[in-house]
Amino acid sequence: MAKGDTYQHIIDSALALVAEYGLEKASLSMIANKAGISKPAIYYYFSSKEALLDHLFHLLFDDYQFDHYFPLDTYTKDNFSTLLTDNGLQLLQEYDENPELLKIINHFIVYAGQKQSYDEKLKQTLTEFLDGFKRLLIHGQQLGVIKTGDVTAKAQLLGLVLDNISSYLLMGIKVESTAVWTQAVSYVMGDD
Amino acid sequence: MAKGDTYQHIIDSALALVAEYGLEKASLSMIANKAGISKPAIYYYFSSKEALLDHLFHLLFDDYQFDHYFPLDTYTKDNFSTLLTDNGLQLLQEYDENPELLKIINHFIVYAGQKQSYDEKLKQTLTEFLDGFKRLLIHGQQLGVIKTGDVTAKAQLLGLVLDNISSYLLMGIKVESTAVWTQAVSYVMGDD
Amino acid sequence: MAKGDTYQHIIDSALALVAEYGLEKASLSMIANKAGISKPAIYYYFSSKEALLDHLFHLLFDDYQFDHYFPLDTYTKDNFSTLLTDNGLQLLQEYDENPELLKIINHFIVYAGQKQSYDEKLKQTLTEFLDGFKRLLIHGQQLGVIKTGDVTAKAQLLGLVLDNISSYLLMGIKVESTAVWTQAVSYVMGDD
Amino acid sequence: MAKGDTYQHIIDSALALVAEYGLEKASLSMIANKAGISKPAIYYYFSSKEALLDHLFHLLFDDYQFDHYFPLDTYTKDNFSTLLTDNGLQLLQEYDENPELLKIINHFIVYAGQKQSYDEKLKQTLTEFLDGFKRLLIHGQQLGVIKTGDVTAKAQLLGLVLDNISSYLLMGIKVESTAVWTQAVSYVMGDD
DNA sequence: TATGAATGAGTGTTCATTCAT
DNA sequence: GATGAATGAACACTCATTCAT
Repeated sequence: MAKGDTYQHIIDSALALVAEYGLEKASLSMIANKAGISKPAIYYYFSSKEALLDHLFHLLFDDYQFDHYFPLDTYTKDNFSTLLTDNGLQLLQEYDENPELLKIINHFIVYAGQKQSYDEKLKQTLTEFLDGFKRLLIHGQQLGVIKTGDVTAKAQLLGLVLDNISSYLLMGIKVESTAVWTQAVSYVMGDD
Repeated sequence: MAKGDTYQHIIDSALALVAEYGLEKASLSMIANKAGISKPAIYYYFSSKEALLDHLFHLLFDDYQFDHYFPLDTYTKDNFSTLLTDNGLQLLQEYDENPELLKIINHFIVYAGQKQSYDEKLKQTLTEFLDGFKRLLIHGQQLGVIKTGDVTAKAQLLGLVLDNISSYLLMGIKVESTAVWTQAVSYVMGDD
Repeated sequence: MAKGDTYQHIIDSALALVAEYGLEKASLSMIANKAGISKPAIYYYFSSKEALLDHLFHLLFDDYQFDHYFPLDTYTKDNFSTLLTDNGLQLLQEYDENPELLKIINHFIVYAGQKQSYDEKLKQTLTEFLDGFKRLLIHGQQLGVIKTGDVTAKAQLLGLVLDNISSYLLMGIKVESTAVWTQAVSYVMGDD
Repeated sequence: MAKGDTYQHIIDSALALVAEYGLEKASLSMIANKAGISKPAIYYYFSSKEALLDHLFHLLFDDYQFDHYFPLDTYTKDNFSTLLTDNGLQLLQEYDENPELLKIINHFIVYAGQKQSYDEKLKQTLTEFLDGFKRLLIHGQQLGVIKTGDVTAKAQLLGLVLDNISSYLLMGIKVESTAVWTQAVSYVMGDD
């Protein structure tokens, strides 16, 4: 085992165990065990369990940005509809291929109800996603590819649908994700 | 404190604490404390903590039925659109007025990942909601008030949007719930 | 259920549960449950759990007397050997047919190590059994059917063997009880 | 307190307390207290109370073997009778000097009624003792020092007597152990 | 006679954390 | 860098016992 690997081992083990058991039930003993180290060793890298969880939290949420999935500058008059559909489907597929991630995020979302700093970051993240869709739709309007109408509501509808499709998939509830998302997109592209 | 109230006190305290701390962190000590009784007294009414949680679970989920919120037999050709909109808004308002409920439900949803019986009931409940919307839309088609199109996808879109609006409201994320839901309804009423 | 039955129900249930679970693990809840009554009802008949156990103890040990199994006055010159053998075998058979009894007695024997009053009574009971055999053998000597020798040792050998045969049978250890007892008897009848 | 002693302290304390209070009443709190450590410290060495008791069980029963007390290969034609007598008396003396041991064993015997693995080991141990005596007597027959007769019954008589002498001594019942054992030996050496 | 309701004390067990090494 | 050893606090749970009714 090369030097510095321990740190990554801890994080990997923690992620896996949090996904399976949740934030509180994933104990330091289990994490240390899975990482192949002793319990106090964790304290060398993280000052407390909370610090470790905080690290995981930022690991997951700092990267979760709208522009990463829907890069506004690639949208043109011609590809707008297709790109919006494809980007959304790709995001869904990403989660589909990595269900652990979604589980962990879900655990943090619930835990956010008890920890303000998580709550703020989470709200900010989700809000930015809704805002992202709004920016995108306004861009569409400027491109003349989206009719007038309540852009805010449309953007929120997109965000809410996309977000909840993954939740339902995570829970194992059969949802025709492609069809639903396609329809949602075709709706916001049309007029009302 | 009048006799016979203890049982209800336990349930009320449990609900409040589960909402605040989650299923596992809400300890029997806390519940007993809040109920103003001793810990073993809980065991007089519930054989275990799990039994108590089970009771809460059924208390919340047995009543959560589509027909309660969207009574299909009241929908006519003339009121369809308005009723669908109103019923949805009323459901949202109900949760808005009782945010604790939603928090608890969320905790159960997360816990469902670790307890199969919850998972099944939960999936069943949510699935029935999606199916309910589908039945409603088919009814609308028969009334001639809804154009042809992918009814399943439309129904799921409705379900996903409505469900996630409440989640976002719960988290304190500003969502124009009325506008979004109204648009979603107007969409499924139109053609594609 | 006729009046006064409750008392007997308690005792019967207690005996059965003590046999199965031991003195301490047989809880008042279990006993009340098995007896079909409420827990506090037991307190109407017995002032405490200890009082109930005391009652059981005396129920079992007050009756356990040597003369009951080996009635000295029935022993004659002619039947001495046969009677001694038969009486012993009958005692063994009695326990064989009622293994619960032996289990309970065993539990009390162990518990006696912690409760002096049991200890004394127990020692007295077992000692009396040994003394009984001694009296019997002296009687045999007077009848001229037993040769001289260390009567005390012979009597104790009889007592120890008979007692331990039942213990081994209780534990489920295969012992040729009839053969062993017969030999022990034939031994004490002979000379050394 | 020197390092590494804790483990032994736990075992010693556990043995002492089990001897005095029995397996179930000897609580981890008591044991920890007596050992001068905290309760969770026990869990560092034993995964559960049951694991600790299992350890004690094997500590006591794995060493209790017939050959240890009656080494068959040392028995010759000339010393047979004396050796058999002496070995038995030595075993008795060992227990006499260490009455705690016998108490603990007794507690395990009772507990065996509720734990199969103990029951099996216990039956096996006691059976092997009876078998040991049988092997020894057959050896005696081959040496020509023991007359014909029911060897099995004689062996069992020896085992039962020896075993029960210690029990009675443990209970504090006066038994002429030397005389009884000597007679038992002289009996099996003779013919019937 | 008997019970529903409740409790204090205690059980085995787990956890995050500490500290000397 | 990392660990063996240990702990205080908490947890779910059980028990004998009490008391008003």
